[in-house]
Amino acid sequence: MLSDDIRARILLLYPMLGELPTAELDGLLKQASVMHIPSGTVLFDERQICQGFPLLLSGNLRVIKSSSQGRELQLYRVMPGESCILTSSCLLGDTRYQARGIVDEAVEMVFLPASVFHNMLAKYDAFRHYVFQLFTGRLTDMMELVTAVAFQKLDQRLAALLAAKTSPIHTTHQAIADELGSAREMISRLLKGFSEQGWVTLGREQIVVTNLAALKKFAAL
Amino acid sequence: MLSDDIRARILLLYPMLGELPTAELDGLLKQASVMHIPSGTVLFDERQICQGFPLLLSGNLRVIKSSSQGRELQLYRVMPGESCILTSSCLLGDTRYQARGIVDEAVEMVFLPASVFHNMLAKYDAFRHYVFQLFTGRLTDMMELVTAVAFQKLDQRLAALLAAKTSPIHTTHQAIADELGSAREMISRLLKGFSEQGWVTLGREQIVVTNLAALKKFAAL
DNA sequence: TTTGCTGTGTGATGTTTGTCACAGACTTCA
DNA sequence: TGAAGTCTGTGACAAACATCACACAGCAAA
Repeated sequence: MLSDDIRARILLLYPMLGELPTAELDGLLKQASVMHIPSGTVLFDERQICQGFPLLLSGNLRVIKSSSQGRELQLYRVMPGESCILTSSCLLGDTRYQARGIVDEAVEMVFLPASVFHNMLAKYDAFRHYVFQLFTGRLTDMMELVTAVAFQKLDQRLAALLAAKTSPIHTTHQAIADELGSAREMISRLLKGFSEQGWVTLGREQIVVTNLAALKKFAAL
Repeated sequence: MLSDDIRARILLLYPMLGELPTAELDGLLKQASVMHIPSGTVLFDERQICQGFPLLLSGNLRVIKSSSQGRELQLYRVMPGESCILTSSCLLGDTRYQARGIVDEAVEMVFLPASVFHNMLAKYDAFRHYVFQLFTGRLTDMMELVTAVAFQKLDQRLAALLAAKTSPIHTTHQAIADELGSAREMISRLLKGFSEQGWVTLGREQIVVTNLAALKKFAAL
């Protein structure tokens, strides 16, 4: 059973659940429990079978593909209020995961069992709409990612990544390389170039964007 | 109004429509009309607004992204019995197209207006299920495409492409390059290599696969 | 047959990216 | 303070791919 506090937070992040009849929502939340998952945990992996539908309350997770040579590429990131579309995909298509989900910042989440998920999908327009929105959003993301990987140079992609994050970025060059599917040395070199242009200031595990406009302009070339 | 012949073909390709009440299906098909679209037509383009939901009866179309430098990359291909998921995405998310759809082999299709699409989605499990299946399938495709572009070498991707098509492949090197997001010369060179390995025999606008197993093995490395 | 178009073969060259090797800087913890 | 671990900088080199330039072959229309 979930506390009223948790219930309120769920409704805040997932407003479409508020459109369910109260009794239904109560029943639903009765079956669920909040899970706390530490950073670094592998939530799911390729070829695994999917168990249920997660509602993320805090933290976030990275969904990645990794190559046989040990490199990796981030497909997308799941934030609170979102849900892992890959999970929906597995549940709906009754297939297995095709990627790996790793907890980045420690996660609090509620897990809806697959049966509940299917039931809600059939019964509630609001929930169905939410899931469709998730799908369309991710599909768009993936299409942009494909074109970025296929057509853009690494420096542009890096600039776009830096421009998208909030400015004092605390991360390592290796983490950025993993996000972009590249190698650490490349990121170091390119960042040095950016800092020589005066676009960023570099420190250990820190990148301060000093010319956001220039970065964006460069990324959009 | 559609002929009985067309009606039969629609039901054959889209069996989930058979689960609608007959009256409903009649009403639906009354509003629709078969369109014939010649090869090469741009069915939709980036930033365009989406009008309705296509049911493909014959032919096929390529959905592509093109780069500012004039190169292009095929995201996926829509075959009869399928529908353009991008269209669904636009309809559901009320967004615009993010890619270009070009008729490859001349297309016969029936177009469901957006209102009908939404209505059916809310009312019929079978239709909803169909659309979800489309989404999950495409999402999987896109994820595979991303990883292929990011991690696989061009020769492997080419081998996979050749292995996936039925053997006397009638196409130009340029068309293959466009499908893989590469340059014509690269394809010519790699194909020459394959032919020296005895995996294919080359002719003008023709590639005959002579060692499918070897191609597949190479693609899976 | 000639002309022209399209498709293909091929070398030379440059850019981009990845890989390897190693040095130095900073942090943490004993 | 020292030692170990992590993060970053950097040069040298190789691989993959794109681009340019041009030759030539096959096909079709005039």
